[in-house]
Amino acid sequence: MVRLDEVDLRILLALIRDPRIQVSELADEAGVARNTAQSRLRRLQRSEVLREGGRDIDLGVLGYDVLAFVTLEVNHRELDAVITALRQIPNVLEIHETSGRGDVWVRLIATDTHQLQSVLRQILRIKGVTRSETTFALHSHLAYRTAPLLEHYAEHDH
Amino acid sequence: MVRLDEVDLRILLALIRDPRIQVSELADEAGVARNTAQSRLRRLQRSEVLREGGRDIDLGVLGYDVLAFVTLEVNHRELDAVITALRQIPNVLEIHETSGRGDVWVRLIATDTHQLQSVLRQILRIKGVTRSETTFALHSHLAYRTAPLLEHYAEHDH
DNA sequence: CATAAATTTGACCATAATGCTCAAATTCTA
DNA sequence: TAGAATTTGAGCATTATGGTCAAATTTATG
Repeated sequence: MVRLDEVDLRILLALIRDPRIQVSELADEAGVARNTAQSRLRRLQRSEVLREGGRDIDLGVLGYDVLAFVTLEVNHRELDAVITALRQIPNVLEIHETSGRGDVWVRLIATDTHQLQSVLRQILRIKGVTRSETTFALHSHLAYRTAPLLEHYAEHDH
Repeated sequence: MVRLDEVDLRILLALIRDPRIQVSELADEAGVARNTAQSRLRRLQRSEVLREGGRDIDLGVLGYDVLAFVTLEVNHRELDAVITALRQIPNVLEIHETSGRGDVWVRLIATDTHQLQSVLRQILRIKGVTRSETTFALHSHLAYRTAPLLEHYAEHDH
């Protein structure tokens, strides 16, 4: 498992904001010398915290091993408030309103099941949430990817 | 809606592979002059096909408006074959094995419900898939994000 | 089909960024 | 506290960038 210090984090956050940011700007952001930023960046890329393609950061490498999909049943009148509350939780990575019964689908991540339980309790305390169902993602067989669709787009849709 | 030609696609695919690729390399990949690659990149960034600077692609902007989550019930013995078959489908963006009954969770994207139906039929034809349940994502309230978790990581876990 | 509009190209240039080395200073670890 | 690892600043050669421009090419439109 990879551990990050303040400098790594600042570099990662800057890269998320703008993946094409210059190394010299990274150095400024992180408050270190350009040389340092450059070697940190190299190390992050080698350590595979920074994934090749697909989505930005590999959170598994950082110790966030538990991934869960949570479906919430929500009182329609309070939907906006529920969404707002969910967004405040850093462990909530994604929120969609889904068909069915005005349900809400949430992607949750946690370091372990204990932390997950804690987050789930937090969610259930939100006013307007009437029920929840949690599904654990045991193993990822395909990480988010868009390349094949784009290649397909090239050959067909046009 | 944004339309892409061959050059745009090659640039996007190269950026997905390596978001920090140089403009001159992009030009080579796409087989155009550096000047052209540079202006195409600018245009892609302006058009917001490229989200937040370069890493992620906004498929909605390209006309992929239908997002669905599909849960499959799978014959355990044929799980590997099912996964392999699913991966062949470009519209399948993500696959996770989930708890429950050895189920498989799939993120699907399509241009319209008609195309979605076609993909769903394709999935149901896969040997080993015994049942499926589709949930439509009507509206995204929070697109995949990791920054808040990283910031939280900075303040706590260390 | 002809013309206007848009895009691409290659060339050029000044500036900035990069990758590299190195020795000294600093911080971390055992 | 000694040794290891990291950071720093400086310098240097090479490459990338962003910009302009006129000519060539492609695309759109009447």
